[in-house]
Amino acid sequence: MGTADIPDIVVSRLPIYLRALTRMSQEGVKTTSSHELGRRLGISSAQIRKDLSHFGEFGKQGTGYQIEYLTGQLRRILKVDREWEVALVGAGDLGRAVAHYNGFRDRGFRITLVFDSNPAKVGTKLGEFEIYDVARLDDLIRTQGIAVAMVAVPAEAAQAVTDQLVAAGVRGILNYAPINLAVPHRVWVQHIDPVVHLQRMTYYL
Amino acid sequence: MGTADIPDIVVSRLPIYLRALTRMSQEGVKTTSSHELGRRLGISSAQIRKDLSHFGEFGKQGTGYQIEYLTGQLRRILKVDREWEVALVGAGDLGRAVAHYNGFRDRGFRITLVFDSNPAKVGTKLGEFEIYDVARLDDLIRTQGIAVAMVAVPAEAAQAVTDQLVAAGVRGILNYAPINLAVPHRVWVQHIDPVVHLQRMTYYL
DNA sequence: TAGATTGTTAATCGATTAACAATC
DNA sequence: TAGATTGTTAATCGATTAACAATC
Repeated sequence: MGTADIPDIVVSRLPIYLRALTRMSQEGVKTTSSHELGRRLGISSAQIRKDLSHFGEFGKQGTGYQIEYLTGQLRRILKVDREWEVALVGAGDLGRAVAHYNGFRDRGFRITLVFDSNPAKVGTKLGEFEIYDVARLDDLIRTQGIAVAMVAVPAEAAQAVTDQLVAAGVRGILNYAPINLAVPHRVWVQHIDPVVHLQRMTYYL
Repeated sequence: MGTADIPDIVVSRLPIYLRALTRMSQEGVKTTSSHELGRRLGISSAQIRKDLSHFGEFGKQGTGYQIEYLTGQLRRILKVDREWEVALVGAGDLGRAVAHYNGFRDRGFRITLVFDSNPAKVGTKLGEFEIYDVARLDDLIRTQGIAVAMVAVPAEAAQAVTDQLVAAGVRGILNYAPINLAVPHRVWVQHIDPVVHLQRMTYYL
């Protein structure tokens, strides 16, 4: 029980559990156990039970977990039982791919604003989205009360964009630029850098 | 000292160090210390020194680390002091963005093969790359001795593609599909799933 | 009922940090 | 030299795992 003081490493595993459970649900499975889930994920069953126990009791002895119920609880805990509006800064190749990706919507996130600094792109459409000038970033994000943003600009521009986002009130930033962003304590940053993952693998090859 | 038995969590931080040091080098800085690097990364200086000490002695008391020397050593340790040829499976929006991304080349990776299953795409060009039919995956990857691949296909196809890659001898897979891949022990998989990172942030918002 | 599986406790294991002698 | 910083040891801290009573 309790919502405060949960180790971040526990929180970081919940979306993985949610993803696997959603998949199992799509496969038509109704019930699972910590053993089965652990086997799928390469995680011990004890760890899964321990992680979940921080938030409540979601299973039944003898039978395990109702997948639909558990996914509902995980969505609530992770606050993705609602839809978060997300701003995307950068409409280059990567920004385009991100904007076209359908996988955000059904997992709690919807892109509602796209920005770019290139005057040739401003005013054009990126799929269903109009591309706005970054000069309007503060105004639009503030007005629409957007809390989450994705940064898909070149490394050189990433820190400046981040500063603008933070000033506009954004509290969570997903950064695709290969650079460590400096942000105030109240803001959360997560990095997506495929090369970091590749380099981590080549060490073992 | 020693190359075996290094905790994976230590290995996973080396690419982060390398990225930060490369950045500092670009900024014209020649020398740094565990304190300065730690401040940039939000990591304690003790941890950086401890991590590096698994692999050797790279600094000097009183003055710290020569950035050029340390980056060279990290590249060697991570085996990115060479260029790895990488196969890309999936030439959709995401695959296109990945193929166009310039950030792989100077960090140790070069895409040399692109595959797709869509007959309308096979034979066309994706930037400088010809798109091959996945039916030729085994032959081409085996012939060219490629060890690393990126999977950028829909979730439904990801496991089948992975099985083919593994059969063809690939030993490291960077997976962009939102699904947990099953692979033999000798194969390394890393996941890129932006939604997992977003969900990890919304927990705190 | 018998078998299975949970949630939780205590033990183990491993990672991080503080401190400092060595030394540039 | 005096100040700074390393590499390393020992202490602390935290995470994982094994085990089991409870119970479906």
